[in-house]
Amino acid sequence: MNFSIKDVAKTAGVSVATVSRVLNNSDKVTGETREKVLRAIKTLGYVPNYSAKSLRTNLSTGIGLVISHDVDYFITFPYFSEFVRGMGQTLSGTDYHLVMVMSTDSRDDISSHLRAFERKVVGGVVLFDVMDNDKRIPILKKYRVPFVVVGRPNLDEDYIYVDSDNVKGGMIATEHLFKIGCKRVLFINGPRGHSASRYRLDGYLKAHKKFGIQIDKKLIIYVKSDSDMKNGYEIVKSSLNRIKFDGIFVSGDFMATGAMKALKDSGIRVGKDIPVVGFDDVPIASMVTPTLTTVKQPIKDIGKAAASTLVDVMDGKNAISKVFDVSLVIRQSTSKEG
Amino acid sequence: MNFSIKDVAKTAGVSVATVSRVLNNSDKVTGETREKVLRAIKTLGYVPNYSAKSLRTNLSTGIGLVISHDVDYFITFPYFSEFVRGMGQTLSGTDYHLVMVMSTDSRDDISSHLRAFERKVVGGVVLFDVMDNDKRIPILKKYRVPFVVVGRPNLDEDYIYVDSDNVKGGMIATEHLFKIGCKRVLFINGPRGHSASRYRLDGYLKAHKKFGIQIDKKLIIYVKSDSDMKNGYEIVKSSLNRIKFDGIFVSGDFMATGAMKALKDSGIRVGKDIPVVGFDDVPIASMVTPTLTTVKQPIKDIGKAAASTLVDVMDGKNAISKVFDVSLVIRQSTSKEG
DNA sequence: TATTATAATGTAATCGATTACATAAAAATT
DNA sequence: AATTTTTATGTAATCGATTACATTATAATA
Repeated sequence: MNFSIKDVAKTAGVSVATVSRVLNNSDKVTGETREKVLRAIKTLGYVPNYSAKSLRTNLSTGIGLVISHDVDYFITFPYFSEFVRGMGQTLSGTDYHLVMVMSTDSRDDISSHLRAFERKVVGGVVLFDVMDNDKRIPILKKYRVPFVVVGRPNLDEDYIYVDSDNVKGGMIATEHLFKIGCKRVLFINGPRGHSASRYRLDGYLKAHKKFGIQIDKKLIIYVKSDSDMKNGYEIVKSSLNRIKFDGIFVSGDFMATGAMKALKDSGIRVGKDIPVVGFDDVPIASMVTPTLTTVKQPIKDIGKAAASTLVDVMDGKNAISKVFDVSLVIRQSTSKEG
Repeated sequence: MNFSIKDVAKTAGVSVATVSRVLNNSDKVTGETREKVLRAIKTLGYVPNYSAKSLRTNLSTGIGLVISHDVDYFITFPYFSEFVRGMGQTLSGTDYHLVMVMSTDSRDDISSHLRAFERKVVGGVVLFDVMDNDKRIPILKKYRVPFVVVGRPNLDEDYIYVDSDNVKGGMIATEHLFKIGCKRVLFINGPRGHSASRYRLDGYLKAHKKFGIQIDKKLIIYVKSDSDMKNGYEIVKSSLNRIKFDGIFVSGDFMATGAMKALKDSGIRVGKDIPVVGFDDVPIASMVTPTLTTVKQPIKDIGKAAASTLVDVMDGKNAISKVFDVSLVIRQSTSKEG
């Protein structure tokens, strides 16, 4: 049986308004009255009806993650799942819940975000697959949809974001390769237009300047579609007889795994002949042979921050953007003994 | 601006009831009237308020996936994300949405499922991390929560499920190892009490009977906690100097990856010395070296079926349980040339 | 044509919460 | 003690949809 606030009111011998006040921790309720109400709630096993609350307040406790049909395999990327896990840890025990909206739109289309918000299925959204100068950001602002961006794609705009220090990441990865003797580092970057790709490239270039090493643009390759293993494999395979390089920096561990396999399949020893550095530090990085040197991002923490920051925005608290530090985890793929 | 059904009614020059009838595809609306209403909806950009609908109908279009805090890393398992992806593909374009409820309860606790249902955050749930004789099933039935079970944990009970043919899976994996000359197959099974573990063991035993090979119970090992790479690694490491075996069947590709690494680290050649067969066929299976022979489950299809079956249950249609076929994908880890 | 049956549309109650406003009770001030 | 101020509680309107029931328009029949 499902009880309503009326049942609670009757059982406790008070009005529905008082019950509502207790539920929402209003300070204008006497200790004694509050006790009565809480007892009634417990006795009946009362659970507030979220739809009714949402209808009345015009608010929703759904935390939206919109996933476009054409890139739904994002869900299966370790980076993304770890991010979701972080969000979940923050939301656990709160009244908020994670809503995955599967849209039929393309990834740069805002309409599914807006529809979910207007339908009150979600009260705010996390924008995670952002591109440079993402058009969705100004639209979300215009329609007053609370949102948090994962990354910093739009430079001349004001919005709340969580991000990791991708410039530093690109820099320490490249520096490490230089330090162990590389002179020509192949950089397999994420898709062109992805803000993280741009920042990591900045770091890659900075490292060259710092070490006084000439930049060869032919060494910089953007993955066309997405950063999966197959793409990493194929880019290395096709680069091998096209250009000379003595180290590889790959913008993603998954892709790096593919890159390593391509080297191995070509009879090149990873680490000994050509060192490889990845990005992310997902679990697979420590399970491949040789284990992968990579830039560690605090992915779970970024997910946690995305959730808690969005909740702050939705609650009208003043939310602040955050940039998370990254660090290099050195393993066998950049070691001569590997 | 957010318009309501009243605004649509006014614009179209009809009553709210008529608008509602158009929205719900009632057949008692004249073509002409329907046109007027649809035009008004389009003009205003009207989007129905889900909370109001849910309040009135006492229904929810949330498809619930409850994830317990203590096993939230499930989210990051490729098997699970691919399952979610399948669900998403089915839900895409429908009015249903996937809700991940992060609970603070332990996995065998039903209360977060019930709470989410009573709060109307979800209209039904998918039960995916089931154990033998799962107590949650009768409770969900008792409280009339629409649900679908992934697996078949309770044998003497009636409920809707989707599952893959784990008996066959265990059988073809073991048979394959026998066929290539193994006599003593180490079976690293999932956790004791997991229904999938039980079915796969059945298959493993059946294969022994079929080939007339004696069963040595010491070869059957249940992973204690969860099927991650580290556990696979450690079980093989500790088994090596404890018991003699000439092949390994691992109930999960992730764990199999760990098992392979343990062999390699002990100077044993995977395939050549000891062949390894996994389960699931997740992407990593074809990227490890050597590539992994494994039992392929149609995980995405199972996710799709879980979603569409649950929607059927929620819609009151007669839903039917499904068992999906599995097949063996032969790769290098069971080849002498690997 | 008048009457009845049928189909289309409208009116108003309802779902369960919140909250502005009204009222009652208690505390503070004169 | 009378009056004012403050605090606690109650009453009733409201959010946006659905739907039982009432009403009107149309078609079918006598």
